[in-house]
Amino acid sequence: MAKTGDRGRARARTAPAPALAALDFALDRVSPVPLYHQLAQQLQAAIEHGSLAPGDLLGNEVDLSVRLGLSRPTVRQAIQSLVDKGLLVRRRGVGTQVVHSRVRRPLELSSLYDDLEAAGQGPTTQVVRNEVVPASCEVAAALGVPEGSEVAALERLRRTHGRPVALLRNYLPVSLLALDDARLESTGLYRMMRSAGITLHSARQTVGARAATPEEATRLEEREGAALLTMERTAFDDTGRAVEYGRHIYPASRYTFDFQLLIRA
Amino acid sequence: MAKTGDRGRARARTAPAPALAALDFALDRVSPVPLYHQLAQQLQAAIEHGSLAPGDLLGNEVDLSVRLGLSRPTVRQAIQSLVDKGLLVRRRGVGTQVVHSRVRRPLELSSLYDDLEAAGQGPTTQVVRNEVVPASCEVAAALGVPEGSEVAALERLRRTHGRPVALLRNYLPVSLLALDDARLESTGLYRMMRSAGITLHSARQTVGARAATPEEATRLEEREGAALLTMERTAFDDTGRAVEYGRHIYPASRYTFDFQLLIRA
DNA sequence: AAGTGGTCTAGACCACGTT
DNA sequence: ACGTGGTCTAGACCACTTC
Repeated sequence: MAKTGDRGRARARTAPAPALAALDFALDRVSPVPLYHQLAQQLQAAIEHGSLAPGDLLGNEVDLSVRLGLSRPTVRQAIQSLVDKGLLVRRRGVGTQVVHSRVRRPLELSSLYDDLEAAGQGPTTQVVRNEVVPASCEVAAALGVPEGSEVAALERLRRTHGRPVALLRNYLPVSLLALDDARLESTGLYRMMRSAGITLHSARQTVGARAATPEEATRLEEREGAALLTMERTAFDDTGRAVEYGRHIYPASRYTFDFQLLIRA
Repeated sequence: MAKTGDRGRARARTAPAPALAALDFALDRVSPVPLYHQLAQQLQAAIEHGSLAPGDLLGNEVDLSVRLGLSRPTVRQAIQSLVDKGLLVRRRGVGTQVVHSRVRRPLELSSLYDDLEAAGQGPTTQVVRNEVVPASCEVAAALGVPEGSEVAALERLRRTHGRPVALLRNYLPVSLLALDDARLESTGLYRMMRSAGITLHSARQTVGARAATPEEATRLEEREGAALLTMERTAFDDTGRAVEYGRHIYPASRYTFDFQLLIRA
């Protein structure tokens, strides 16, 4: 690269480049979507699209806010959200730059969506059991309800390419939502919860493995003693109430958990 | 509860109570730790200690900021950080309240700390292999380095109560940090990275299961064909560079992954 | 010394949920 | 109608990094 004279700002020797020259950001002040979110979305799009390459500097926040006609806190809020997502890095005295290796996927939820969402065309879900039962000791403890109180017990068999990939056993507080088989098989539990106004907030999971019992082997179309992945999970909504408890098994030959951890300082 | 006259603010019927009466918050404006962080810590302490019970309202942000002698954005920043942690819930028109079920643990990192930190008195770690080798195709792809370039190959056997609980096989870019066996066995990889100035930011994991091969069974002191948990992970630092790739196995009879997911809107 | 992000202030108006 | 959090502004000073 030729090192030509530069009337404006001197270019640092090591620094990648000024970057983010004049990408056009269209901010709609009438839109109900917040300005910081609009900006964040467009920055993210620029990163994913490649207009902003890994290592590129964003330019300082003050200039940015002036150029965009926004206040600095608003710009910071947008940038911060992308930093939280792992797309940008801030360094004092240096600037904000695009992360080097693109984050693989915003997969965030591990198998939670897999398990609850269903939906997709590939996998099919068959409701094997759907009834109201008194809560066992174990279920009651997980859901934080009195032992013996009524809970919905759900058992679903999920298949991909015609073969079983999961046996999902869920327990939910009754009166949380209506569980009809047809919707469960087509829509998925997760979407049913959302449309019932339930916002998932966190989940606690334990993943283990063991050999399949004869009965499990039969149902999952595996050999007896085949390796199974087991998962136990309690999900909580945004008020901290347990809304789902599940004990699931997966044939290890056809299923792995795949997820991304975000380390927070 | 007697319903007596109330000159001040009327008390809502369902609402728990005004709450957060006059907990003393000691803010040190000289301290290098930010005010919003000091406030967040003290709020969290009050929640964990029980001074703020689940469901308690915090009182509106404006009043709070006045009482604390802080600006509202600062107070909001503190509250927001606890909302992100799942300790508080905000509701428009209602207020901010303590989440109902206490979040179990801030475990956030699943087995990452387990695997990398070692440290603790219970588990011991034995370095079985520690050498520099040319990167295989698989390792090169995971770490984003050229195939055949030098990487550190590490193999450690971890025991609790004298029995193996994990066989950890790691690959790291050479020149990232010095890996001497003694420190690895006492300090743990994770702390060594931190003290080398490496800040972990995210990790991508795949967890599966399978039967142990004869050799694996021997090393993990298990029967041949016993169920194993397998985990493959690539960890990235805050600049997005891969800093660790691991292929680990765990005897399922003595190990489970246990972690908490935070769902982000 | 200069430039960057990190923190903080003191207001403002709006959207939403409750009453 | 009212009170709540949600958003936004236009500044200020500080701490850290690099030159």
